[in-house]
Amino acid sequence: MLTRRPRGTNDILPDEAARWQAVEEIIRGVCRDFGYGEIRTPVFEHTELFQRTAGESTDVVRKEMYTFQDRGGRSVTLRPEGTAPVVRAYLENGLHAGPQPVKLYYLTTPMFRYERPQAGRYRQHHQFGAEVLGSLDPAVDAELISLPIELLRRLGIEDLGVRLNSIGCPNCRPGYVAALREHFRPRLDDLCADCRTRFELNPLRMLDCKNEGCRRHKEAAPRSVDYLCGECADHFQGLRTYLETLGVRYTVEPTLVRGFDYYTKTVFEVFYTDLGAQDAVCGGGRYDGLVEELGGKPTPGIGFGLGMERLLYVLADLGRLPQVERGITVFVATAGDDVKPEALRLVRDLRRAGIPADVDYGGRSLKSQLKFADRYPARYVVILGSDELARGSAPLRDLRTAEQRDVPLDRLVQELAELRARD
RNA sequence: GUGGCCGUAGCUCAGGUGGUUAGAGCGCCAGGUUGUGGCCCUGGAGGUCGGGGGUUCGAGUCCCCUCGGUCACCCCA
Repeated sequence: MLTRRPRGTNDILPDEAARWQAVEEIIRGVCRDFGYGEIRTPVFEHTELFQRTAGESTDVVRKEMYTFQDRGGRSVTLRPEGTAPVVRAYLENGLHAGPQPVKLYYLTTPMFRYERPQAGRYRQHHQFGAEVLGSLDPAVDAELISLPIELLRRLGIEDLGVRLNSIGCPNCRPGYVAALREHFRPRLDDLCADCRTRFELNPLRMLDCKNEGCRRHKEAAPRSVDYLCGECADHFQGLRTYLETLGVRYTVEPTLVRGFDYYTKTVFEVFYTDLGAQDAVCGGGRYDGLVEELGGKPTPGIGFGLGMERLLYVLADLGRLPQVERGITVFVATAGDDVKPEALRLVRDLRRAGIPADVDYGGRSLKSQLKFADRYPARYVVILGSDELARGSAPLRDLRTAEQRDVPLDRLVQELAELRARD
């Protein structure tokens, strides 16, 4: 137990962390090019924030939140999603008073959901997300959807699918929900127990039931896009036109509904079939009522979350993991303890010059040190012994070519800097 | 929260019908002449057989519980 990490969590070891960093750098580059600024919000928030925004009836709020009392008796919750905290910060910090729209992204803070782990699902996971607040322009929707597409393109992936739907707004959704109920009411006896519950609580959910018996009945079910009000229909049409303008390929998926109650109009997913049951790499949508729900002026918004673990999985599956070099450039091997001070100073000087360098700390034989340097892997080895100190020069060995020559001690740093620049 | 499969060294795995000191490969450490890696050879370290209980003269092997991994459902990144 002492040496076991909590269920659904992961250790990211150096080799893998390097790949994360490489992907994160590409993400930051895309965000910069799209004009999104980074925002970092707390790992935990007041519990009410998530209860109010995600919706009391959602699974996330009902059974998946890491909620606890702090020592002051307040109920706080480890963030299960990224949108609500960003909207909270937008209001709390007066970003609504500046130029609109405000374009933000987040990357570092993990998310927490108490669920049974499975492929691509963890209790602590990481999301890259972006949000745009303050514009209802469907071109914003198109830009936001094209952002992860551009990211994937830069990562060397062109062919992930995009599912798109519009689930309407408070004006038109009630009519659609009524139509759904009308459609399913006569068939209730045929449906699974879950769907009978959904019928009461949230009929939209009945659409993505995977139960074979229920699937039959949703074929003929009414589609939300056929019940949109004028504003929503125009918005959806505008979005589709802009997506085509930007060359984003997508399919309209009438059964696509998302898990948070705050979504309005646009919902979308970027998916990768080989991921298994959780095939959504990225999911998001518009939330035009959320800011008002938190006490702000009516302000439209849209955003997405992209699962980092899932993205890394896709990259690995496609053989597109970024190549990262690990290891030092120079290893200083020592023959005898009396040269250790000089070795330490040499390593210090190399590091100061920006040349990754290391030295033996195990008191090992020269042979072992060479072997160690080889595995590290180091490109060059400098061999220091009392002879070398006496004559003022030392062998510099290229482990790749096995070439070795003597270099004056006071020229080593410069020599290695030049070799490195040449690589 | 529900269900299927799984749980032996750091890693990948062997260990018929329960029976002496639990094995292999890889990895790790060391040695193979005097100060030189990658190949090869030799040796060494390393295992509460996930944990607990039970059956038995005796369990890694059988039974129960539990924890964990994995996949699926619910839902989601």
